[in-house]
This record gives sequence, C-alpha cells and structure tokens, in this order.
Amino acid sequence: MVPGANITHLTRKILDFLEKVEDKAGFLNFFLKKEVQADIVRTILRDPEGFGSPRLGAGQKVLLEFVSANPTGPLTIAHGRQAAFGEALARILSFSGYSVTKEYYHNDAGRQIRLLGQSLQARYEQLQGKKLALPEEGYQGEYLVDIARKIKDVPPEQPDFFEKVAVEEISRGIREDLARFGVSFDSFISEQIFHHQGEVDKVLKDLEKSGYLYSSEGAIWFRSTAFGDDKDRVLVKSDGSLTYLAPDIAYHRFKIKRGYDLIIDILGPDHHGYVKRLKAAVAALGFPPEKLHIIIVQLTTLYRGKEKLRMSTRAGEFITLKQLMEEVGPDAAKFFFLFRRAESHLDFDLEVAKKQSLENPVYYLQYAHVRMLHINQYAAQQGFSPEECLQADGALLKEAEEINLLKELAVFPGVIEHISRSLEVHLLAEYLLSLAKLFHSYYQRHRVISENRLLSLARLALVRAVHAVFSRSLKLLNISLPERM
RNA sequence: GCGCCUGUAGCUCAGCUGGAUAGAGCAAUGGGCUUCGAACCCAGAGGUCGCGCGUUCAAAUCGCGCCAGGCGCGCCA
Repeated sequence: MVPGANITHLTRKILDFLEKVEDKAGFLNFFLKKEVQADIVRTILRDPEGFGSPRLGAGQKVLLEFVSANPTGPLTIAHGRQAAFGEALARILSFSGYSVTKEYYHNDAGRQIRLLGQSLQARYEQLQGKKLALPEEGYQGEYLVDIARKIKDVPPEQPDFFEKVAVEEISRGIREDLARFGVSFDSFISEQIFHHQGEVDKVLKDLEKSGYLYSSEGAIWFRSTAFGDDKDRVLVKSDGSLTYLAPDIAYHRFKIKRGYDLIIDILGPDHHGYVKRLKAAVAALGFPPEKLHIIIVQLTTLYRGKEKLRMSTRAGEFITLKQLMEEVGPDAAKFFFLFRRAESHLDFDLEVAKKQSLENPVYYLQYAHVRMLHINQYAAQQGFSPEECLQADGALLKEAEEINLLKELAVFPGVIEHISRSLEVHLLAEYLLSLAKLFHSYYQRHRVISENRLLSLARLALVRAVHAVFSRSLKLLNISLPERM
C-alpha cells in the first residue's frame, strides 16, 4: 500500500475478515472470522491438485545432482538416504514452479575403475582354478564373485573387458535398485565424456588464462584460496595424472553452461571437505557461488534393536539399499530417511521400522489415511457426492478440533514455500505427522456423518480437504500408503 | 592439529532468518470403544536447551571461548 492511499477503505476491508483483536503480553493478536477460515476448504476442493503451490520458482531452471554413486558396488543405505532426499526435494521444487532436472554423475573413469576391473579379473581367474589374489585395496565384496560367475565362460577379448563388464553389471543393479525405490533421473552424465571430449584440458587452459593456476613441486595447482578455500588444491599431479577435482570442475562447468539458475549438489558426509573447493571452482568459472547449494546428507547408523550394525565398505560388509527395502519396505525406509534433517546423523532401527506398532510413525500415517478413505466410502453409501462438498457451509465448522484442522490446512502453502527456500525436506514429514495427529483427534471426538445432513456435508468437505493435502504431501515425499492395513 | 556436523525431557528428535509459558513421538502413570476401523484419543508428569562469557528491551536461536560425540583431513576417489 502506498502512503496516501485510501487507508480507511483498506482498514474496513481488513476488519471484514476479523473477529477480534486482542492486546496480550506486548503482542497484538488478530482473530480471523470463522467463515474466513472455513473458506480454505472450498479453496482446496476447487483445486486439490494445485493448492499450496507457491509458484515462486516461476520457471527457473534447477539442476539437482544426487546419488552419483560410483559404479564400483551396490547402493548402500547412505545412498538410499540421499536418493530419498533428492527425489523428494525435486518433487517439492517442481511443485513450487521450478523446472527441475535430476542428474546422476556416473564416475566411470579413473583409478577406482581400474581397481574394480582388476578385482573382477581376479575373481574370474579364481573361478578358472587359478590362484590370483585380489589387488591391494581391491574390492572384496561378494557381488564381484556373482558377476564373475556370469562371465566365467566368456573369454576376455579387449584389455578393458573386465572394467567394462563390472561397470555395466553394477550400474544395471544400481538402476534396478533406484527404480524399485521409486527414484528416477532425467539425465546420466558419464565422467568419460569430459576426458574424451577434451573438456578437462579445456577447463584447465581457461583457468590458467584467468590466472588461477600455478606450478609448484612439479604439480599444477588451483588457487582456490582466492575464493575462501583453506588451501590451494592440486589438479595435475607431478606424475602427470589428474586428481578427482579436475574432471569435477569440468563437470561443473558443463552444469553452468546449460544455463541453470540454481545448481544443487547432494553429497555424502565423506565429501564435506569438498564444499569449499567446489564453490571456489564455480566462482573461478564466473558462476555466483551462492547459487550453488551443496547439501551434505549425513550418515545413517543402522541398529537392530540395541545392536549397532558396523559397516565397512572396503571389506565389502555393508547393508545395501536392496536389503533394506526387502527388510522394511521402500515406503517405511523413505519415511525414516525423510523425517530427520539431512545434516543430522540418523539412527535407524530396523526393528522399529518393521514393527507394526506405535513406535513406527509410518503406521500412524497409514491409519489416518485409511480412516479418511473409510469416511469417504461411508459417505458415498449415505448418498453424499464429491460435487456436493463444494456447496458445504463452512460456517458450521465450529468445534475446536475443526478450527485446528482449518488452521493447519492454511499453513500448507507456507510450508511448501519455506522448504523450497531452505531445502529442508524434513519439514514436510513433520507437517504430515502433525496433520495426521489433528485428524485423529478430530475423528475421535466428532462423528463426520450424522443425522444432521448439512453438518455432515460441512464435515465431509473438511475431511476431503484434509485428505487432498495429506495425499499431496505424501506424493511429494514419494511415499505410498496402502488402502488397507 | 585443522575443517564440517551434532549436543534440547529417560530414549529418538523438532524448534535455531532472536520474540509470548521451549514442543512432538516412544517409554512410564491414569482414563476412554452400542455409532464412519481403539494400529486411535484424552489427562497429568517429565527440562541448569552441554558449560561459560558477550551482543540485545529480548538468546535454545547470534558472536567468542571451552567440554563431549561423529565424520572428514593426501599430488586417494
């Protein structure tokens, strides 16, 4: 409102919505009229799919890179948490009007891949009866034995035969696990293309031209301290080979070149030393570093009751995402991953996630969902139609539990907007639990369908609105619920 | 030694762009089913917000210093 505009008119408009204003403890409290609050029900029912979408993205392009697990072994629960988080974040940002690309960076080059190939070769030759030891620091997991069995009758032709087979087989497994987990990607980027197309060399030359490279002790260094890093970083080692950072800078330039307004990297905790140098790299390439968001998803510690499950990737002893899905199911796994802040360490108790009891919040949500479905079914039997609900009289909703639900529904768009800005996905899971709690409380105290047809209709409309927001939230979190328990 | 994350009820955790009496679930205590599913609900109880100093009218929230736990720390990826 501009100064000098018609204030009295505005004031009257505002007063139309207000029941009362109170002055308490130094705060002014404004109370909305009940019918204004109840309006939210009609707003939702008119557009159940679109309600709550803040449109703040306004078509801005976001690149979201996540999981990006090296094809050297199956996905672990750490990847699972990142996958659940990334997929949910992508869905929420899309809902907020951003145009989101989900990308997986395929690390299919370098020393680790050579080690992988050698490890597979060792397993292969062991099957031929030769006693060939695994390379030092090689991959010891059983999964390589399984792959070796598949190819035991195939004679190796190319020198990179084992590398290729290993990467291919493991990648296929990764894609299967992701698909089963309900996580999909719009693009897979292979590290090899940056080498083959000379992009790594090009980006090094450009950085050199800009004066951010220098030679020392036989190596080529990136002056990342110019952008706030703790120390400069080697890009080309003294033996002439590249460090991991070099292709990664080329990859980030590729991200920038495609014209994204926002670049989000979701990384595991083993990469948090990497944040500053990536930001430095991006800044050196001329991209505003504050538009690169790096989210570190912290570790998950698995428990089986009191027992802490120790894991070691090197020794090949770890719980895979696949095993987790088989044991507790994809939906329970996702919910446990998503209702804690990403940067918090997560204690995940397999026993609790499997338990069909109060300790498991997944069942709390399912139960709310099922109750809402049953009310709808019962209402249909009693002759209520969804179209009728649009005519419901919101002013009939006067119970405290009804007002609480109305308020919670009204908050939903703000929750989505907040998450879209802060990237804190767990807030949606919290919201969902809170909505479920209010609903259970309401259900317990008040009958929706009664002899009073008008009141029944108003309450049914409320329940349908709650269910719309409830379902929407679950879809955004990529969690499905059974219709029966 | 340095960096990042964490420290809030017995347990697991929200709250941390500073604002009213610090919240939830589980566990524990007491109560509630003739009616849309009680896998639910209600009530009371449970706290030096790790410790100290500072900034502020106001600090769980911001700053500094400690203490404790986790992770990372390379011309590894």
